[in-house]
Amino acid sequence: MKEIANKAGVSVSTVSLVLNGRDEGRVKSEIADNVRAIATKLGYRSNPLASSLRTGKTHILGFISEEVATTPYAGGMILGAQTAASQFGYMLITVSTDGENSESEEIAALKRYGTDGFLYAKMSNRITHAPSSLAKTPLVLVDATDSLGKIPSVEPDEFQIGYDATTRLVKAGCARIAYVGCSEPMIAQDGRLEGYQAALRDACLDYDDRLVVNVLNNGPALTAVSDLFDAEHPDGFFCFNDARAWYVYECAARRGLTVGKDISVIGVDNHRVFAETLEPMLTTVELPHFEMGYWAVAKLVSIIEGRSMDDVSRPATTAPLPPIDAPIPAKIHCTLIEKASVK
Amino acid sequence: MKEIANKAGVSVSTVSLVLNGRDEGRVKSEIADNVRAIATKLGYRSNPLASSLRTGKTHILGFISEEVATTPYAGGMILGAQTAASQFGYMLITVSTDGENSESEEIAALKRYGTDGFLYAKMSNRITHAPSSLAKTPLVLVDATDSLGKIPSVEPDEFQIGYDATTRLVKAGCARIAYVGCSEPMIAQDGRLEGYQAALRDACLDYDDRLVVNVLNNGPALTAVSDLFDAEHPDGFFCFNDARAWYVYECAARRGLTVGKDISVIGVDNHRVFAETLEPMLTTVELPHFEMGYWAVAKLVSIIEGRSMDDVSRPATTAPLPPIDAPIPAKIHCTLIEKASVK
DNA sequence: GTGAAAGCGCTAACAG
DNA sequence: CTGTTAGCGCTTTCAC
Repeated sequence: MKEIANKAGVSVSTVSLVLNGRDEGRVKSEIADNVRAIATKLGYRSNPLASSLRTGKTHILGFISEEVATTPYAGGMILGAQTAASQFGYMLITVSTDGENSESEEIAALKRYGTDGFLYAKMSNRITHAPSSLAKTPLVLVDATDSLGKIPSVEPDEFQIGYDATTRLVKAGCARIAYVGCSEPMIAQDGRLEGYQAALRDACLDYDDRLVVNVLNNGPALTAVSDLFDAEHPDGFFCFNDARAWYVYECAARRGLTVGKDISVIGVDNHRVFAETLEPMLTTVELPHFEMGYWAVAKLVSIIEGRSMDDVSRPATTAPLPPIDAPIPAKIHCTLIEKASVK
Repeated sequence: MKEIANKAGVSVSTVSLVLNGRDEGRVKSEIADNVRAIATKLGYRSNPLASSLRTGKTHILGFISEEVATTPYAGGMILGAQTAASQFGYMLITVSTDGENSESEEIAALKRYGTDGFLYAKMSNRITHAPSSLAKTPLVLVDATDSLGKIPSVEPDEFQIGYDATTRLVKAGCARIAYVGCSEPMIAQDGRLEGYQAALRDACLDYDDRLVVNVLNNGPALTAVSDLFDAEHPDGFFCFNDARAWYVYECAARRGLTVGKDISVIGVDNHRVFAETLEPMLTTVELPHFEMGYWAVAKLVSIIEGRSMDDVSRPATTAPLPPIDAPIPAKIHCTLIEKASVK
């Protein structure tokens, strides 16, 4: 910077002003242009550390997630977050906290590096109590719902997922549509079940709770789905996730039924691997992980910089996205991507 | 720091010396102790940015991976890397580069933040040509093999994986052991096939290439495995990964065969989701992702700081780990974890 | 043994 | 409109 000040015959302060775009009406435009030209010629890159030291702003965002280690699709969220971050001139530091203990440590470490704000992400939408150490910093929850409803969050529209998936099965000609849900209490579970019921209602089909089975995994899950097959003979299955869809596949295979012909299956893709392996047999609903990550960062940046971000170009997506300065907590809708015909 | 210098009645330089452990024979021990006491009482935390500005060392490591977004188990590696990083007093910045284009940009961004060194990770061991922009910085490859054999790397022992898995099937009483491999050229594929062959040889079983089928995925993979079933009637399967094991499951289910009774299946766990869903039916070999991440960082730190790290405590692991200053490229072995009996 | 002073690269008052 | 100056918090010679 000193070097370019020399070459341009101005002082470093002028260079600083120009390079930070704060030269409007302060520096003669021709000299500003000259400075910029020399800067690019010299391949000047600002030293973010030095400016951080002075300004207190690091342009570093902390992305905290408990479960990066265990879920495959956290990656999409991170990628979206990273895309937005680099677009807005920020750097993303991702920390996966294994248990409760390491979490506060990691947060402390990040804070010492002067993180401007935090993303706090969950692997599936649930009521979340953000760590108190994050209370005083800009914070956005991702795929999580604040227990107090005060912290901005970006979440999928679970009701819509259930509604869209069920409607899709109806349109495929299914009359006895089962819901293979999750037996753990989750926002997603409730929302999707409601969506399922609403879709049935709108299709003038009766809701029958014998067609709903909530399972966990492994043997018991397989048994439960197996029983459902034998007792109710459903012709369509809306599955909480692709792992649960697998149980349906397994049961169908054992009975000589072909998915896509004898029965229809649609599942929410949580694992990618299943969806890829079963493709093109399984129709999946994809959660907008990338978009959630992207919008969470966009929102966070808007909070940090105290400005609306209408001028920012948006990521390519089929999801209906709200304006970035939508009321808090902001929600985004979910994309329904059809990977293959179901019947 | 100024504050604690005041309270202790010494100058900031003294405080700096003490807090950096560089007081040996320079600062009177009682005054040093006093400084340390005051520092902890005040809850002093050094400002890493400020010291970086002076020293040029940021204690930031860049973890570059193309595929964090698509693989579930990258998380284990990242977690291991993060664990080691925080243990050694470093911060890890993970960037997932989507395509080639963003990679150099992300690297440039990291470098501007003064990254001390880089980890370059792949999702599966393959010959890798590290980006030239990384040539001048400390660099360690993770789950990848340098095309020139010059860059240190941490890799699983693929031969051992094939050998151990096959031996396990032999011990379970299998006589016709199939290998369901990968039709893409990969280091892992070759190594595992050799291990498979060596294990058969040691068990006095003939190698028969009709029992080897290399597949990709989806329908063609399922068909190939199906043909293998009908033509060769294997009683044991060593699968390249758990996704490929699924094809065996599907074929078995269609034929009324029960895994763990009629046939034995062992697969390398690449996806976690499958392993969890099929548990306790599938016996899996787990790749030492955590350990790879951990050791890669340990190695990188030893390069950066120019010292051997024998004194560092090691992570709990069942894998035989080499000393951290082992000849380059360092290799680590793989853990064979038995999740359930196979027969 | 300890302190004073310079400076890492940059920004922001405040003069001019 | 532009330059001078004074730091951000820390490390590191170099005197004392």
